[in-house]
Amino acid sequence: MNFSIAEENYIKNIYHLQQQSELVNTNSLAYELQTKPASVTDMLKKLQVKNLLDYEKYKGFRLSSKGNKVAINIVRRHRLWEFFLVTKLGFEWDKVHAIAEELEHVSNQELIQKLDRFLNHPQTDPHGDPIPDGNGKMPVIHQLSMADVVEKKKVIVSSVGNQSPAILELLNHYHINIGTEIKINQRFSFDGSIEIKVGKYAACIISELVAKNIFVYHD
Amino acid sequence: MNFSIAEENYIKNIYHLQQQSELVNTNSLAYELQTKPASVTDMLKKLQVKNLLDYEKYKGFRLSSKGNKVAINIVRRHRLWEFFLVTKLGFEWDKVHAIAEELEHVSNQELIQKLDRFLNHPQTDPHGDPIPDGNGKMPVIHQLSMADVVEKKKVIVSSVGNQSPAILELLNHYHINIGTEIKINQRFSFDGSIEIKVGKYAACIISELVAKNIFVYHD
DNA sequence: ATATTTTTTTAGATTTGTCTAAAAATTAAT
DNA sequence: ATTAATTTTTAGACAAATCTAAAAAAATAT
Repeated sequence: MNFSIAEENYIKNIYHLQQQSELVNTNSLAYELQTKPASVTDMLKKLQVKNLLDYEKYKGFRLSSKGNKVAINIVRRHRLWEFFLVTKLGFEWDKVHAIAEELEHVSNQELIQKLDRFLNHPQTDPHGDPIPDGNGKMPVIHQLSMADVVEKKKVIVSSVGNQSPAILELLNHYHINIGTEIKINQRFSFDGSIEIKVGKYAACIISELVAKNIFVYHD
Repeated sequence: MNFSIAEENYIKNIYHLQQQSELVNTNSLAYELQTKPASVTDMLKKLQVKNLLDYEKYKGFRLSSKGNKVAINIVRRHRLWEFFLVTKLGFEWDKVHAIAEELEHVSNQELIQKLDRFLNHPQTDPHGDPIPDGNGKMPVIHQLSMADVVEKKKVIVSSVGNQSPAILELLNHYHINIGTEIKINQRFSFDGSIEIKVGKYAACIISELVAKNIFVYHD
């Protein structure tokens, strides 16, 4: 079955909101889609008719299992394109989202299957998020962004989400490389910056932007 | 300036029809777009307001110079994606049109510029059609499909638009390779088949589909 | 040159996705 | 437990792109 771009955007955003809370409400979806609550209600009714949504008036809503499958497929396309844009076309990590947002709506099965093969079945997109496989199965990713690591954890750097000379210069300065062990001391909520300890060097602070670009493993 | 998918499809198809005749008429565009003449008239008015079209009621229409630039950009995107689909993703020559038709509407300048670089600035798409560069300049292509060669011409095979084992088997059978000289004897309009003479071998007939897949140079 | 046919355009309706303003239901507050 | 505030939905309108049916213009044929 085929869905309009508008429908796909609703489905995808409901999916993402569900990662944070079981039930989704009209206002937050409207905010996410940069539209008005009334428009959301209209679309919810259409999605419900197509059996993509479990929805009761005034009670909130969630994707049906069919809706979930559709959503995961969209997420798959989005993340594969992001991976392509960064690794093949040389885009910066942080510039690919908007473009992938358009490419994801080209919904030819064979295209995505062949793209996946061409990219060697990547497990995560350039932001470290897992890419579901053709059956909708999410790979279990041990890698996560340093911005998401809890305090006091020791981690090992696995990859960097941005290949720009600017960030590599910075990482050199901090003595951070692939394989480097880092301890997360403390996170400052004001600006999301983090105090870390790299090997034997004195503790130092990295900005949230840097933290987001460093991917790490931990046990 | 940005255009809707519908607008882009109209512009592109007007462009293609103009390659055959200076002025385009409502019915043929409607046929091309698989829509109704009344819908075409409606859209023509909109395109005229946006200065994309020279249009006089009942007199036919053509793209303005602005419209032409937009069209060439769409053609560029379409052909670059076709090239990508065949050479990188391994699609068959004849399966890529529909997919490129969708991808062409993702109109991010940087995306197309980087895709072009990634593909090494190809001069022609998998059908042998020239790919305009970033400034809208069409490369002069001496290569053309054998289906388009006039009768009695001698040509030299330059490439094959389809890498499938099936066509390669056929070409072997006909003793056709890259560099082979072929004389086009006669074209049969009933089915588009062509009688050709390959080197010293007896004249034989190839189907239109095969002819379309053989690209040749001639003086 | 007039009638016939074909092509093109207008008029008015429809579908999709959106909006504003107002009503209804739910939640929070006193 | 009412009242107040918030959230959600309805009602009605609008823009884009399409359609059908009918009118208008142009091309063709006698």
